Amino acid sequence: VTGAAMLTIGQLAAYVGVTVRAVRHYHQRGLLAEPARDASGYRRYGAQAVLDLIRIKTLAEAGVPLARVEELLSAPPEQFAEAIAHIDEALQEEVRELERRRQRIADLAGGERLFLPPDFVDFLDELRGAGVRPRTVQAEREGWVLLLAADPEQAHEMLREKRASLADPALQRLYRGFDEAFDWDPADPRLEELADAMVQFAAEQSLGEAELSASGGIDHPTAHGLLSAHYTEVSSPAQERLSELCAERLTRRGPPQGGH
Amino acid sequence: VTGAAMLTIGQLAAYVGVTVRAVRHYHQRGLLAEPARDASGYRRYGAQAVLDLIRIKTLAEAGVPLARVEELLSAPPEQFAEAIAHIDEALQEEVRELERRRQRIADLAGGERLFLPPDFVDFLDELRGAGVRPRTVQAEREGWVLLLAADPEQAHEMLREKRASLADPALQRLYRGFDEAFDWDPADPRLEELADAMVQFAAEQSLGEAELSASGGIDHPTAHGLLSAHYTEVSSPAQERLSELCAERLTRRGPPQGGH
DNA sequence: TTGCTCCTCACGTCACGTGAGGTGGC
DNA sequence: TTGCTCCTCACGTCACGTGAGGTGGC
Repeated sequence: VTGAAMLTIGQLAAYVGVTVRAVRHYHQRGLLAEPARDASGYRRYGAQAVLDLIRIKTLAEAGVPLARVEELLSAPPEQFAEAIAHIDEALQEEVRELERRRQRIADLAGGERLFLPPDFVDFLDELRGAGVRPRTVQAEREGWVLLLAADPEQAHEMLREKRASLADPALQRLYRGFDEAFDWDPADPRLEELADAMVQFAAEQSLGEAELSASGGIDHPTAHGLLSAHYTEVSSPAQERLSELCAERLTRRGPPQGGH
Repeated sequence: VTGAAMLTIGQLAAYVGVTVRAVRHYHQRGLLAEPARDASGYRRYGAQAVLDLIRIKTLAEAGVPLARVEELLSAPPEQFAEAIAHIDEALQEEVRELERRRQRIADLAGGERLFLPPDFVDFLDELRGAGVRPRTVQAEREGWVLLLAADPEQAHEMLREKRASLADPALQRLYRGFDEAFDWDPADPRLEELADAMVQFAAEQSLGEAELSASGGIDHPTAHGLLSAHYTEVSSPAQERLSELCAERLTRRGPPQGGH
């Protein structure tokens, strides 16, 4: 209670580790009692203010809104303890959320800057390993990102199927063919051969038009449309022509047989 | 590029997992390109918008300010990767900080609602074990909180010394005496005996007045003043009187001898 | 006397949230 | 026709940050 024991607002703030403005803010909000003033009109604080401010700071830093801090300061010990338990749960969840975000931004940096779970990355690596060039792998990657955003579960299921199919060298050849077609002239006769091979492969696998196209087999209509639009955007004229040729053959052959 | 493939702002937002308002905000900030409008003036989005928005959302959720997100979106891959590394470090530090805060709010809930490291809690438990009542233990606890706020290192050092001294049954008796004196009359003759015992103990330990008082041996002048003020506030009239009696005896005996 | 702290308004910040008032789509 | 989404302002929110203009302490 002696003068020497009384802190100015700056000393109090430094002592506890908050800003002077924050202390004034807590006064304004009614969180911290306004102390007595000295002859100069300066606020002078005692030990209790230090203890009170530590409580406020600790709760506020834990992410508790000041309105809630105010309630808690005058809450009975039982409710206080219960609230602390909830706050701790929220902090734990926040830690888990931060770890998830770390994973996502790491994925952003890796490769083509789009996030994908490990098994999707494996599939893209396998495509690359099969001789498909980066541009086409990138188009595939973005396609999977779209699918994942639309329907994560279905995307995972489709990925499993596609990875299994890719073990077939025939599909690897088709992927390479599509990749190489990027640079061809739309009138290149090899497009006809490639279209034949693709339609035949689809028939062997009992796939319809939808399954053959880049966005094949997707239930989610929005994702289907977006995928088509995306592939149309990134395709070359020859690849566009290839899609037309496939569509022609499938139409001539009649609608898909439906068999799974 | 077909109409079916074009998302409205609500579909886009739901697809990626942000609010409609957030998307509009990103347009306003220039982070996300304004798409073409349909006949009704509605924004219509394609696949690229989905990919762009995912990037923005991922960075923003990682705590990157939108101004920085804007820079990063057009940064070369090298700088982008470097920035990602920094962002990840920040996220890691945030996780560590959250764990520290969890510890602090847990301390808030435990016991008398003031945070203390484990060894301080042990000391208070020892006091309690020596027969000191909760009110006095609470005063001690708050004293240590003040010391920790002022000078954590010195507080730890002083704690080690005090814990060692407390092994002496004589000091335990003095603590109990101080505790019991709370309820006495300021004129109670036992106060004289207690003061004698305290001064004698101090002499045996070669302690001066400062060391004998509640805030003994503190280099930090602010902490010293605050501690004195705090103990004065929580002391009873009899305990106040006890302090006076000790001070008298020490003055009569002359200033402290200085011996460590 | 200089530099630092204190005082009280009061507007600024950041990333949106939230109506206000109106129109188009199914 | 009803309910839902879309549109554009434009003010509100949260916890302070940041001057603006002035005075006291060392």
